[in-house]
Amino acid sequence: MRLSTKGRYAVTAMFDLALHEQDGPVPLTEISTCQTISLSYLEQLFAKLRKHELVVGVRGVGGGYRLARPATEISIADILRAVDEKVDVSRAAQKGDPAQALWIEFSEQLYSYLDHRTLADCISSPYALRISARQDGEHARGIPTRQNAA
Amino acid sequence: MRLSTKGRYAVTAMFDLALHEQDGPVPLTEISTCQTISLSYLEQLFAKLRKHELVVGVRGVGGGYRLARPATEISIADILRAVDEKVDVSRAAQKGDPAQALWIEFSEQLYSYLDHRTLADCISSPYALRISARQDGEHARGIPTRQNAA
DNA sequence: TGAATAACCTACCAGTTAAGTTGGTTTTTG
DNA sequence: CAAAAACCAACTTAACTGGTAGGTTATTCA
Repeated sequence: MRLSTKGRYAVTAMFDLALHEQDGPVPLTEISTCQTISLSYLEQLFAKLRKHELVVGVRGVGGGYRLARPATEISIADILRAVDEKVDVSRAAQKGDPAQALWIEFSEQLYSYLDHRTLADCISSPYALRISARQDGEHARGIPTRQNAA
Repeated sequence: MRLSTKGRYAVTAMFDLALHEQDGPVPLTEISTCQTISLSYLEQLFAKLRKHELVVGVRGVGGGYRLARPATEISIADILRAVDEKVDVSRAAQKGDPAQALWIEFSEQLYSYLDHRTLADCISSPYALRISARQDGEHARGIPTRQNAA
C-alpha cells in the first residue's frame, strides 16, 4: 500500500474524466493546464491507466481520454494500484511477528475501504455537486462541447 | 497524505510498543532484530516520534522506548504525520479546480478514518488477541521482564 | 568506579522514484 | 495538407528512502 503525489495526480485526473463523462473525451492538454502537471508526465500516468483498462484513448483532433467503465465501477484503489504497479501486496509477513501481522490486518482494512470508494460516489458528494453546478454555469471549459464523440 | 514503507515501519514499531506496554520500555535493538530494520534507521524514526511526543525514551541499561500516552489516545494518523513531516497538508487547492477540490475532500475523509483508528483498537482486534496470547504462552521475549521500570 | 547498555546525535551515501524534458510517430478531423 | 491529439522512448534532474558509520551522553549494575 502506498499513497504519494503520483497517486494524487492520477486520482484527480480521473475525477476530471468522471466529471466530464457526458462531454466526450478530455484531452490531456486540458488537465495539464488546469492542474499544472506536465503533459508528458500525465502521458506516462495515462499509459498505465490505459494498460489497466481504466481509460480509453481517442486519437486525433477532438480526441482525448474517456473512462473505460462507468464511474460506479472504478474504485480509488483501482487507480492507485494502476499507477503504483507494486507487485507484492504488503509481503511483510515474516515468521509471524505479531506487530507485522497487525500491520497486514490494518492495511487490508484500509484497502477494503479504498476498494469501496468509487469515482462515482466521490464526485457525487454534496460538496462536489455544488462545485460542478457552479462550473456548468460558466460555459464549462474552453473546448467545443461535442455530444457523443464516440 | 502519504503512506510508504517508512510509515509502515513506524506503525509496526508502535504496535510493538503498544503490545508491551506492561513490560517496561522496549529497546530498539529488539525491534531491529525482530522486524529486520536497521537500528540507525529506527533511531531516526523514533527521533521523530519523540519530537511529536508519541514516545518517551529511557536511557541506560534496561532502557528503551515507551508510549508517551495510552494506546487509546494515539491514532495511526498521528504516527504517519510524525514520520512524514509534510508541512503543507494537501495544499493542492489552486483556484478551485473541481477535481482538486474533490481530492481534498476525499483525503480529508481518509484522514478522519485514520484519525479514529487508534493503536488500542488495532491491537485488540480478535486476530491480534489470538496472536499476543500465543506470544505470552512462551516467555514473551528474550528480555528479563521487569515490572514497572519507571 | 568502570564496563555495559542503550538512547541520542550528526553526517554521509547509494539506490530508487518522482517529475519533467525532448523529440519524435501515428491517427484523425476539417 | 495542417492541426490536434494520442502514443512512444530515451534521457535528465531532484528528491526521498533506507541504510551506514561513528560518535556522545545517561544509566544501571557488578
